[in-house]
Amino acid sequence: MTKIEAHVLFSKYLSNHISLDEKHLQAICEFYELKQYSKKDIFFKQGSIACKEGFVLSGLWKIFHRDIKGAEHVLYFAFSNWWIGDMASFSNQTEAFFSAEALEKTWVLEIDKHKKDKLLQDFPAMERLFRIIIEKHLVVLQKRFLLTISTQASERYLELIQRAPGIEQLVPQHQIASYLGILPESLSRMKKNMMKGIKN
Amino acid sequence: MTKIEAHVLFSKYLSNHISLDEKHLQAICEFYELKQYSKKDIFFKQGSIACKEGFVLSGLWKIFHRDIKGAEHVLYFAFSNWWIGDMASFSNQTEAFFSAEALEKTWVLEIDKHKKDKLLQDFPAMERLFRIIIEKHLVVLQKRFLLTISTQASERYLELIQRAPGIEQLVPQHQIASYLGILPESLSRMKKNMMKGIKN
DNA sequence: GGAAAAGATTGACGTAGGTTAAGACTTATT
DNA sequence: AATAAGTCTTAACCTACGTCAATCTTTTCC
Repeated sequence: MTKIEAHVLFSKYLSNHISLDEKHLQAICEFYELKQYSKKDIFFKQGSIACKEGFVLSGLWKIFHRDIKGAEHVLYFAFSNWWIGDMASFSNQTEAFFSAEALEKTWVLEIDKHKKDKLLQDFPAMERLFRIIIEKHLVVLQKRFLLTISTQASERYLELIQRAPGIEQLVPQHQIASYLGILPESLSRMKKNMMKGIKN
Repeated sequence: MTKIEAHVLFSKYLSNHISLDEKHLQAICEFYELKQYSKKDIFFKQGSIACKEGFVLSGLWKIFHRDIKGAEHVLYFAFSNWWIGDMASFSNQTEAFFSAEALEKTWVLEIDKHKKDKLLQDFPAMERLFRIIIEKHLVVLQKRFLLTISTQASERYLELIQRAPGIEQLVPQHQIASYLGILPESLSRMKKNMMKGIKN
C-alpha cells in the first residue's frame, strides 16, 4: 500500500464524519505515519504505556486483556476502518490495561501522543471527529454489554457471525470464544448442540 | 437548590476538565436549565427519542434497558457529577435503547438537542470536554465489561460496594442484582453464602 | 392504621457453561 | 518426512446461576 492510497482511504473515512476541504484533509493525513505489521506483531502492550494509536487500513487486530490467571479476554476485533488504541493509557500516559496484536498482515496509519496533541491543537475540528467516533464506540459497547448480561452465549454467537460474516474463517475458534466470554470447549459443544437442533 | 448553586457546581465540574474563564463558564451554564425530579420520574424512555441530556447535581438515577422478556438490565447508576443520556438516541435523534428513571429526589441541569448543537457551535472547547468525558465513560465500561465476562458475580458485588460504598442503602437489592447481571434470588443466595464464609 | 404493593429470602430443581483430561487434526519448523 | 506446536473436539463431572414457587418483611398509600 502506498502513502497516497492510505491517505485516500483515511480521507474518505474522515469525510464521513466531518466536513473538511481537501487541503485540511491532506494536512491531517500528514500527522499520521503509514506502517505495515505482520501477524503476531504487538501495537501496544498491557502493563506498558501506549504511546500511539492507529487507524486500521487493512488486516485485522485483536484488542485483549490477560487476567491474573493468564486467560485472555478479547475486547474487540479491529477490522479496516476501526481504531486500535488503549484510550486510558494513551490519553493519560498510564499503564495499558489492554494489548493489541495483529492477527494477519495489516496496514495502519498511526500517531504518537505528541503529534496527536499537536493535531488537536492545530485542527480543533478533530476534537469533534474523535468525540463522534468515541461516542459510536461507546454505543456499540453499551449494546454488547447488555447483550452479554442478558443472553446466553449461543445468541451472542449468532449475532456475531451475522454482524461479521466470514469472521470464523479469519479468527481461530478459541478467540471467538474469548470474544463471546466463554471457553473454547464451551463454544465447541455449543456448536454441536446447535447442529443437532437444525438436523432434527 | 438555586440556579446560582447549580452553576457553581457545574462550573467546578467543567473546570476540572477544561480551562475556561469565568465569563465563558457563565455563558455555558446559561445553556442549561435547572430542574428538579421526583422518585420514579422518567428523563428519557426506551423506544422514544431522547430529546435532552442532563448533568446530575444531586440525587440518583438508574439507566436501564428492558429486554423482550420484560426483564430490566441496569447499565449504570448516575450519582451527582454524572451524566444521564442515551447518546445514540440524543445524537442521531433515533429511538432510545435505554430509559432513565430517578431513584430519589434529584436536581439536574439539562439541555435539549438544539441548544446543545448551538452550545458546541458557540463554544468549540466543549467538543473537547465531551470528548474527554465520553472517553472516561468508555474506559469505565470497557473495564466493567471485562470484569463481567471474566469473574463471577460475587467478585463484581465486592467491587461495587467497595467502589460505591453505601449504595446498598440507596438502591434496592434487586436493582443491584440487575446491575451485576444476575437475578435478585441469586444475589440473595450469594450474600448468604458469603456470610457463611466469613463466620467459619 | 390497615390493605395492598413492593421487596427480600429460602428451597428444590434444572441447565449453561467451567474444569480437566484425552485424543484427533492442522499448521509450522527443522 | 518427522517432530513439534497450535488448534479443535469430545466426554465426564462440577458449580454458579436461572427458574419456579412459597413465605416473610418492608414500604406505600388511601
